[in-house]
Amino acid sequence: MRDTVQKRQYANNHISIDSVVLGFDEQQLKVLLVPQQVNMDGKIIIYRKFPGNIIYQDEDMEEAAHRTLEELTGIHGVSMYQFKTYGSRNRTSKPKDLIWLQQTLNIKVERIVTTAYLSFVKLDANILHSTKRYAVTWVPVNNVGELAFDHNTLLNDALAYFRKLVDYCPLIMFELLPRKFTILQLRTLYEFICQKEMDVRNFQKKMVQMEYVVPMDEHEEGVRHRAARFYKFDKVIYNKTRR
Amino acid sequence: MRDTVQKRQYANNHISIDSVVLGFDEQQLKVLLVPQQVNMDGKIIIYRKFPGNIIYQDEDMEEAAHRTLEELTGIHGVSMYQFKTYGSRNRTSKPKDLIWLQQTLNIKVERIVTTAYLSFVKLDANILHSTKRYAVTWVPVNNVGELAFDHNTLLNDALAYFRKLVDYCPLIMFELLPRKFTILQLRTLYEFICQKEMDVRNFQKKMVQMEYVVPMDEHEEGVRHRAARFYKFDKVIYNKTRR
DNA sequence: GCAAAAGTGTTGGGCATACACCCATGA
DNA sequence: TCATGGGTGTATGCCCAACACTTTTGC
Repeated sequence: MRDTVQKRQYANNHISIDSVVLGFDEQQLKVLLVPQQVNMDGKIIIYRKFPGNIIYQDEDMEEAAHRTLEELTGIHGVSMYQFKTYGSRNRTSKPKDLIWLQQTLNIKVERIVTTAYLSFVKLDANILHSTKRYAVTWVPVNNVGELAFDHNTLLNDALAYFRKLVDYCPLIMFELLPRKFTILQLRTLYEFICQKEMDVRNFQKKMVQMEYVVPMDEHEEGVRHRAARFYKFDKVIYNKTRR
Repeated sequence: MRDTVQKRQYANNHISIDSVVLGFDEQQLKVLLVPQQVNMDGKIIIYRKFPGNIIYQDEDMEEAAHRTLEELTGIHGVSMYQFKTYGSRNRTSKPKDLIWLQQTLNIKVERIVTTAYLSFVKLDANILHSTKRYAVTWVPVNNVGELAFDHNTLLNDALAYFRKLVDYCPLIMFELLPRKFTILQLRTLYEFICQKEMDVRNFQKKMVQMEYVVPMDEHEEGVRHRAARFYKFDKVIYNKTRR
């Protein structure tokens, strides 16, 4: 796909895609950011933003979401959940954002409508390796600082959407967890989502009841306390039980 | 607002707004449609579509949603819930839709990205009167026939979104019900939303427990059975109890 | 008086909550 | 042996679901 990029035409300078990619490093929830580098009066300033770009004339929006994400981060093959479209007149009014649009995309626009997508990755050695060639950073969602455009708003909306999504579709949690996970990891993630602490015993009980969370024979190794059992998520059972 | 319409400039020919407006006529849920009239080889063909139009260069999207709805239906002052943006290449590919865009909006476009909003009105004499000057029709949501563009998809998504929305925000139901309503009306609406029948006694009980559904002294009149009590929705109590 | 819908209570089961102690392991 | 976190059972209250008959009214 990357080979054809140069030949294609932007739909226009007004419609873009941004992707909020979440990952869970077994302690906390992190979000993927790419640099927004601006040359302001000869001084290089770096902000951060979500990966995204203008869509092409001949591609569907979700296609554009996948393409821009891969171009900017190397990540591909993830599910994308469209959560909101932003079209405020003022969202592209900060001087540094305007300069960036001109210097980087080589376009002059008064406004850009952007459709935001949310996706989830397993934040493991695999993903860290495949994104190594790109200037991406993973930042704890509670500590992103000031982002470009209205991306701080995007993040808040993305997290709110994420919390509701999990209600309807707990499957999402297993997109974030490693293939083998402990109940502690699952609980840490769940507590972040619900924003409250869970009772250890009750949580354990609830997980055992869910047939699609299946215990493995493996346990943790090298921990200086009793080793926790690993569990895995069974998609087949999940689809059966939830119709 | 309508006076300035002619002087303003479309942002471009690629971004539009469509509004799915739901109303409840005390029996069933209906949706508001406007005609899409096309002159095809001298023959006038009429389809139906949701009210909507291209946005202006200098207006926010939600502003555009309110404006287009008022221009096409006279409805104003309603809440608007953005639920999805549609950008498939093929969504404006049907010949009749292309002709309509050319004949009515006088534009030639390959594709239009549209952001869809959902809103709710009390389907009473008031709204029927204020929309009388416009060519609007109210059609049962289960029986809309073939709509223009991808508007059948929009409707399905709108209804799915509506159902989830009510979960988080039961207030929506009272935007649809008349100011004075009976428990039967509320239950009919609720059953449509949940797509299953509710037990009469359990439902009654649940409603009585909700402090923001307050019984009135009035009863139905002229019914040939025991008259039902009217209830009203108290927003103040609602906001208190739901923080 | 009859047809049609309103209104009204009780019971049982399942689910969420609250709560404290022993176990396995590495240092 | 100690520090650390893993793993387990029981009792209680609440909410939800199931279920049938009497009341009011117009015709």
